[in-house]
Amino acid sequence: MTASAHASIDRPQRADARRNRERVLVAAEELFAEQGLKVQMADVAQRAGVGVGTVCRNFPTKDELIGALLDDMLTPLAVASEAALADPDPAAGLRSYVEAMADLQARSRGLAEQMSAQFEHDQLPVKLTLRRNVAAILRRAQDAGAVRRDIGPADLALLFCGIAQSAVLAGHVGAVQRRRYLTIVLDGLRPAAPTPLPGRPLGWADLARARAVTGRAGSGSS
Amino acid sequence: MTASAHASIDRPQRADARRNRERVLVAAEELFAEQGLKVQMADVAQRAGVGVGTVCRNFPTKDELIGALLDDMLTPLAVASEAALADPDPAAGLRSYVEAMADLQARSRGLAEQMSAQFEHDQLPVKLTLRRNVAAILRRAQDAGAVRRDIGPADLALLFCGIAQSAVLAGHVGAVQRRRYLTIVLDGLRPAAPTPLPGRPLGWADLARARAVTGRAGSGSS
DNA sequence: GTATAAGTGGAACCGTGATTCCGCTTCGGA
DNA sequence: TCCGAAGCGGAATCACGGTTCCACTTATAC
Repeated sequence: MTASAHASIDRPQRADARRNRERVLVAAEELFAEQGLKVQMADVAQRAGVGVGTVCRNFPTKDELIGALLDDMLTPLAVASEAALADPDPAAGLRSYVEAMADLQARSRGLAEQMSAQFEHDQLPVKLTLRRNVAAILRRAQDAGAVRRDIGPADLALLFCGIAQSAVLAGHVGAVQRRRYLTIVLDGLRPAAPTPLPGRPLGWADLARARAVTGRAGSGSS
Repeated sequence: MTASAHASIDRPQRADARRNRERVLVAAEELFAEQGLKVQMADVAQRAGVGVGTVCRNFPTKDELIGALLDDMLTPLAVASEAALADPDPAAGLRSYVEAMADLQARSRGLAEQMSAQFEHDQLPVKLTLRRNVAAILRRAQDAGAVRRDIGPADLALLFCGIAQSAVLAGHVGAVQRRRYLTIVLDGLRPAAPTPLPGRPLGWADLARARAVTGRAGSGSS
């Protein structure tokens, strides 16, 4: 999806090359799922049965490789978000989206880590779609009175990042814990909540601004 | 607490050396607070006005340096936890502890990052104290009917790690966001909550076991 | 079957940052 | 005041991973 996938159009890429690229992606996705963001280019190459050179030719940068994986893995989530949006019951829609996300993360440690760090591959088209859909899902749930009003889409995202992190830390039992914590947070988001929130609802723009000030912090990656 | 603090007893450490050690600690604490875990040994040395050698002689490893800082910074939190435990109102005690933690994190980016990654300096005595006290604070709140029963102390810890991570990601506005999310989660923890939680309450032992299986994941550090 | 350009493997290279080492400086006791 | 040991600075070293390069192999067009 990173554009290079269709290089075949201008330069009819050799058949074996295409096969190798595919192998690399598969290997990377597996390793990424089982070992997380820390996989090394060399490991990917080995698992794919090719040389490092081949990996790097296809994905000149580890970051690009991860971007490609991400794009692949998030596509089903985007689909789930459309479905959630179409759900006649807004509250159920929200819940179903959130659960789809949790399941996806449970299936790949790398994805969970990446989502707990968020914002690294911010420009990916899938992410834009997701952002837009999540905002709509949230607004709909709020209009239906299922979610407190003083919450913005970026709040939701940050909370989910937090949960992802919790689950990663839980290691082994991450999958169950993720669901536990998701439930707790969703409960805390109901409009019946007793305590008014400090601060204001956080939108994407606010978040972008806030992060621009601070010199990126957080988590690993380059 | 890394033992070297009292080296003076067996080897009456020279006065200037003691002074330097102190300077290093101060410099490190400042940088750590403003820039987070990523500070470099060389920067610490520079800010302290000493050579890298001096830093490394006192703290043979970056990890040890961080451990020492952590120990320093968590001590007030341990005090707060005692106070919380002594609060006649268990619910207020819980809330006050949690707020003390949030304030501390707000004051130091490094501390927040470290607490969002948790479990790296698990053997520090302060941490043991904290763990014990938090468990007691939680139990007391549960007995008073202020917190749902299907929550264990490790659940609480993981949730707080998650919130710490969210706040770190929020950069600039982290401090407010932390309080927002803390409120949401605490709301979600009230016993009135509508949804039963999947899984079981997580105790420290469970968590330790779960993490032992997985080959440590997560976040930066060596 | 051959020529040739595309593709390959993996050793060498590079940047980053922690840690070590050692010749020189300074403290502090006599 | 002087001496030896403690401490110092900071250049050199090391470890680790990503990225580059190039002599060699192989698919494909003719």
